[in-house]
Amino acid sequence: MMFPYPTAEGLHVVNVYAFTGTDIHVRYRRLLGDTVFEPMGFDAFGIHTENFALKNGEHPARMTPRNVAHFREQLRRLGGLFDWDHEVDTTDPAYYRWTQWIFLRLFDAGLAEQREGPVNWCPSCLTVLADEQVIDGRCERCDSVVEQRVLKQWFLRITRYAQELLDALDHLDWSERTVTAQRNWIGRSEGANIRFDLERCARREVTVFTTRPDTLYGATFLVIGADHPQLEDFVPRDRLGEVNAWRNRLQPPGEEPDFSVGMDLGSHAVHPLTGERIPVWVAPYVLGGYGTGAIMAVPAHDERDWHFARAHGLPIVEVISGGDVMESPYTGAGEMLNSQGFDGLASAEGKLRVVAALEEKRRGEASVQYKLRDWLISRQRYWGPPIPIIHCPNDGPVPVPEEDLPVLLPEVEDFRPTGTGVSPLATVEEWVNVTCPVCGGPARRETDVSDTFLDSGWYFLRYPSTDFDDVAWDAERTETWLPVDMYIGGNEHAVRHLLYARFVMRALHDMGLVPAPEPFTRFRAHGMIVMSGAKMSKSRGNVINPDEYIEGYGADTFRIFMMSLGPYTEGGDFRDEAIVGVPRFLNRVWRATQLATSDDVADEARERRRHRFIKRVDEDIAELRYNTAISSLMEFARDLDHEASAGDARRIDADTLLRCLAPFAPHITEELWERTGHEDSVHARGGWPQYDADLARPQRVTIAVTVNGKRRAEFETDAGTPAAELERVTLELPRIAELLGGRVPLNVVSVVDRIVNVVV
RNA sequence: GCGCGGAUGGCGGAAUCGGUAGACGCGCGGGACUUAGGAUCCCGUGGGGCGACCCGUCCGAGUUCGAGUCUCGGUCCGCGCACCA
Repeated sequence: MMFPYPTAEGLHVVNVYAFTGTDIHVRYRRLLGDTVFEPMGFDAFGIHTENFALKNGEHPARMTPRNVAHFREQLRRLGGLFDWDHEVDTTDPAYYRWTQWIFLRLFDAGLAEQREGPVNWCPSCLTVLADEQVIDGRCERCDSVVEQRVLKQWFLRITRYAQELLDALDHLDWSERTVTAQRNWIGRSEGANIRFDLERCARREVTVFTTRPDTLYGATFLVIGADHPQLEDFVPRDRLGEVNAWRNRLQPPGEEPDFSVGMDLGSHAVHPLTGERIPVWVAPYVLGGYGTGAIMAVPAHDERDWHFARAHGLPIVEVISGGDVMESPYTGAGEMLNSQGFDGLASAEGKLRVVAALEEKRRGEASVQYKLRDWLISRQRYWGPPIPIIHCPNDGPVPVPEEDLPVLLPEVEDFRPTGTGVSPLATVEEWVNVTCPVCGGPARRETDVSDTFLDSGWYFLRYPSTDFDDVAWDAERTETWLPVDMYIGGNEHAVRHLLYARFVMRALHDMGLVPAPEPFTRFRAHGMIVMSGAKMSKSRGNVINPDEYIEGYGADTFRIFMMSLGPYTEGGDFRDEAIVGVPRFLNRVWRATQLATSDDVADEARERRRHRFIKRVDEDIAELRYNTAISSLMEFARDLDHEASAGDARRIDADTLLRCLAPFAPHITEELWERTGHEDSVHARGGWPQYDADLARPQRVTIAVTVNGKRRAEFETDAGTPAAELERVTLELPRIAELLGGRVPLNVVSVVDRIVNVVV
């Protein structure tokens, strides 16, 4: 399972839910005879802990071990089968030494680079945020409005893997919605790069990216992104001052796009096919960081361009039929028009022909773009692993030599963010000032720490090898345990954590350091737990403290209750009134199994019932349908209980019940296993009861009889009775004869073991 | 706006392939045991009708002998991405 982030508040219900579902699966696999490795660890670095520490004036280095200990204790009480000898803690130097080592491997491979760029800056957390930590222009953690700043940052070049990461999704056994989320995030789009000559500015030409080359003849102006790093190159010299002043006055991007904001640069572009001169504009609705940072605007066939053109009185030229472009943009496909020799072509065909024409004139070519951006890992904060780089005035950024790892996080008392865009580490002079490993001259350490997603990007590789201190992972152990055969976690990590982990694994694989390109062959996203339909949150005051339930009802009851809320992969509604049914059920199990003393193992009806029961529970657990497995367990326990009070409950049924219940309720089943005279453990590897598929199949079935689709009668018969026989029996039923009243049915449809429908 | 899910009794949810809708649990009603029961156990429980029966899976069409399930159109809810050209 995904390892938790140990907060001071303790284990969250979502953690309990994720963990319980995983543990049941692990216990089941172990009972089946598999050798299962279920490790646990703590993702303990990060801004959440640091912010909490800042608020309470306590040092994160002192707070974290306490949080971890608390989490560990809570997890123990839940009855997890964790291998605590392989625990991982990302804040342990013995761990982050290897996080730094991985960074250096990426650096050596050219996958880590430092570059300047506009970044998201949270004025409250006083740090840079990754794009995905910005929600609606606000900081994901503190809700402050995010500002833009230009800083030198470390990036991991995940974009180089965009296509590979996308392609490999086809072969992963993952929850479909997670795969979809990753596909959308990578955001591949196919189109063309088209070059326009420029006049009256420093640049001689500009390339735009479009997915609609078929609309090229409708391009009536160009737009450069307001945040384009080389915007000045597009501006006529005499207008530079004016444009810069305009740009500096720009409001940060709001929630709703504002198409009234934009400026005519005064330069011109030449249409590559018509030679027509069209104006060049600048506007914030175009993103400087996507594609080429510039677009050809086709107002007739693009929503945004249409609104922009309307707002600024720019011409709208229809080139695809199918709409009324003076009224609203038409963005669908259609037939080309006003497009010289291309008139009459369908969009799909037109795209290819226009690109071919551009290629011939060397004014463009087919192109693919991705939404995925490089992974910004620099954090100007304290609570993270220092990025292991030394900046030398002569040799530039130099990796810290491997034998000097880990670069320990210095124990400073004042870990508050400086707010100047520099990490608090920069104030620790004796730590920062070092000699260059290459030339021996004076140099300074990199003072940024890395993103927590780098910590969690490889922890699964560390688990099997926690007892090795000379390598990050042992080749043999890694070969044995990786890739992870079943990974369970929340879908909130569908893109960030899971995509970064895939990238890290793939990069390491290309370096020949790990045996497989993908970290998780199977992934299942568990559902969300809501409270009376509402998402749980502190502000709503509906956050559940699992401790209270475990204390009041016990771990077994709480586990079963959580798993019975709904399908595991869908989540459920946490209404705790229903929890009282679980102790009733466990009581029944307690009573019935101890009274089951009959040694009868031959009773055919009950053997069939037993095999049918095992089959259902078995298949349900395998598919993570814990809720329906639990209802089967309850049904079986009820039958057994009734037999127990009649004095003829069978020992074999009690044993079967306890084994099948063991993954859900590990404590009570172990106790009962002992009380019912067993020497070994109920959880013993390979103890899962086998079912016989023939016996699991019912031998008698009830056939429903419908007349014109309305149910009128039923009868019991042997399973597998042929359709013709079912029809014969049906027509002899008094009730059916009565309804027919002498008429001959038009048709009779008989389905073996199911139904007979008489049509009159 | 785009993408992905979902909508079934008073409630959470079952129904694997198009074949008896409502498994299991909560709640509720009745009963047993009991000095007592807010404990435990048993029985009942979609709605309507005295009844044979009728009506029922968000709404509207369709395919089919038969639709909760498939197709088309719509409503509402949740989640994710959101100016990605």
